Amino acid sequence: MIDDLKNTKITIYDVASEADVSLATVSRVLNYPEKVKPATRERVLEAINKLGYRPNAIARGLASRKSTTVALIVPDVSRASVAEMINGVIDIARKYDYTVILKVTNSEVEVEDDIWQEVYASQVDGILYLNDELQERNIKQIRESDVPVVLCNVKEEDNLIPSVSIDFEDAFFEATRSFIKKGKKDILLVSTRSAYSVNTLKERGYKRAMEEANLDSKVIRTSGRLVVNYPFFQEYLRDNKPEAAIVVRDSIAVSMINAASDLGVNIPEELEIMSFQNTKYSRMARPTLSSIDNPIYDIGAVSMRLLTKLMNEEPIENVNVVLPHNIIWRNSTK
Amino acid sequence: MIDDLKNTKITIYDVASEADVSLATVSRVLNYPEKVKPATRERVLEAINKLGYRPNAIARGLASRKSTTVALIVPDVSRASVAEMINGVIDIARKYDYTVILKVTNSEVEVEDDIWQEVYASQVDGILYLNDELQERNIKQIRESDVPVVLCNVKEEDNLIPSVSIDFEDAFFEATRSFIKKGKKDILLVSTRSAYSVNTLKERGYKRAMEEANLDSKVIRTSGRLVVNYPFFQEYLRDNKPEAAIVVRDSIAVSMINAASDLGVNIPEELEIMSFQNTKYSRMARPTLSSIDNPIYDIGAVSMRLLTKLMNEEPIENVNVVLPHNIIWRNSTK
DNA sequence: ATAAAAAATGTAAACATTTACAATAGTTGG
DNA sequence: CCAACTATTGTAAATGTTTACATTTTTTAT
Repeated sequence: MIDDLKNTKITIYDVASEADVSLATVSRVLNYPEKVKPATRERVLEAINKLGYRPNAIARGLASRKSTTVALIVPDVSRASVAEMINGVIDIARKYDYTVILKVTNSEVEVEDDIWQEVYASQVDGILYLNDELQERNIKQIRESDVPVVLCNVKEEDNLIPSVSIDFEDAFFEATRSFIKKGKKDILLVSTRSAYSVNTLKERGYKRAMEEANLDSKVIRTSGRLVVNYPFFQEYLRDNKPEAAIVVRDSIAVSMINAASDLGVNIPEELEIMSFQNTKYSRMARPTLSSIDNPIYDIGAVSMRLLTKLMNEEPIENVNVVLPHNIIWRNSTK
Repeated sequence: MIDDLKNTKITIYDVASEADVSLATVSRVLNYPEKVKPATRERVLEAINKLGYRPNAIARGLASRKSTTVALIVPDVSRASVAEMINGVIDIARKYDYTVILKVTNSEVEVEDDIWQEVYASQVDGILYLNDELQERNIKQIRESDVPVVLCNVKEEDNLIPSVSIDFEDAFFEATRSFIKKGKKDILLVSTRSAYSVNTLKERGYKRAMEEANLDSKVIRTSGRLVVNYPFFQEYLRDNKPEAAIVVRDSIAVSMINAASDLGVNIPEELEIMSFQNTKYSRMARPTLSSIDNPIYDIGAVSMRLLTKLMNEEPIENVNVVLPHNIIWRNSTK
């Protein structure tokens, strides 16, 4: 049924007079069908169908003071993990009839401030916020507003804001330990230069495992950008021969694999690499990448579901959801 | 400035009385500042600032019958080319103060019909539609509605609907010819199973070049899914030894490279591969992928710009924009 | 100084719904 | 058959803007 879309200036009044009821009754049929007599309801439904009426979402929003719209704020859509999460969010939003507004910060602070302003002005009912780099000011702001917010794939230490993620620290602790158990001693953590709060957690897990085994931690930092990190790895691996590396993001791990291979370093014989995120990249790389699976689609889906509960003020057991992770072994490890 | 976001129930009336003017004047300051006396304007602006007033976008939309919102309909966010295009769309939308609603069809026809309905009901001012598979019914529907639509990265043959894309046929014609010039004879086109209208154009370009050189066309078809196309290539390449292949999408080309390498087929010595799209994948693959560069970010950006013109009913020279493409030579070709 | 024109501001009617409250119709129990 | 409910429907106010039109103020030209 894709007819009657054209010039659809049909209002609730038209339906009302067609069905010979008042506009309130039409509204009720739409919002509280159980409150109207079945016979009348039928008549109204027929009229709606006949005229191809679709309630104007904007007027509806104004009158009900609800927009059934949520904003999804992300740093960059083209990051594979972000894209996959968006899919999860949108699928669930659709199920609960929410419209999703997409906002991209490009990781620029001023843009981000503007975006928060815009989002509040646009009367969204809730906000999903995905950003590795959670700052004090953001947290403060979120807590002060009365629009519910869910943090996706991030955790803020004090658990003051609802969030959905895995236990990053634990994941990296485990991954590190699995290398230690195999007898590796020279284990590298490859992280990012900017102080993403999530990467701090990952580092903490890594360090805890290393200390527990009385080994020296060694953290190197590079950029997420291919043109920067590939030459960085080329240089690093010329001078250093780590036995194993754990990398905070798939795309960075792919660069490391490629730099190593291009230098003739054998993976996994000479260097084992464990990545984090388990996006498509990890299966496309050669050798295929062992990776800590971060269930990013689920994180998006669960976040959106949690947000619907918050928006409806349903009681919630725990607003800080921790999803399970697990390690996928592929060919970049022995 | 991220103060005063909390409980922001401040309306235009509050600003009006604070500045001691009527609400109409406040509205004018916001929409036609040149129409109000500088002194008054200053006073109103101060009041706005002092109270942290942000016009309610929904009320504004209802009164003005414009939502300054556009819908972006895509098949799947996690496809690298789609994600990159979204970035382009959003950047320009932001510049022109449009809000972007994101809708994902998952390539399911019923979902898509629903989405069109929802989009019209939500009173968007314009629609960006990205879908390889453009169908008759879609075209009809779009033409019948009075909401402007721009097709991104697709072309519909009759040029009845505004669109932004490269010249697919020409791109594939050129790519094929470049192989022919190098003396290749056994040149394969790797396309998809489903009849995407865009792939039809690509095939047409390929065939034209082959016919022109009196060579036999050979088109094979597989799926876009890694789990399907990888084994497909494994089997195909065991039995067939093409000299060169042109592939309609990067991710599929990566699978082909991987299957070939895993079988010990040397690239580019025994098999040269040319891909299409030039996403991140093509630089991450080993060997790096030669690829026809499809300026997908620009396509998103230009599409959004074109849509703003259509929404403002500005005169437009040509509503079917063709962007330049070019071939990036990397290591999967000699 | 004054009439006419232009600029600035105000008043009130849209915009298309939801929803509190009022009114009416229908049902039940005595 | 009537009182007292309950179920159904209608009336009208409210939502927060924009904007056509009316009114007032200022400027310009005589």
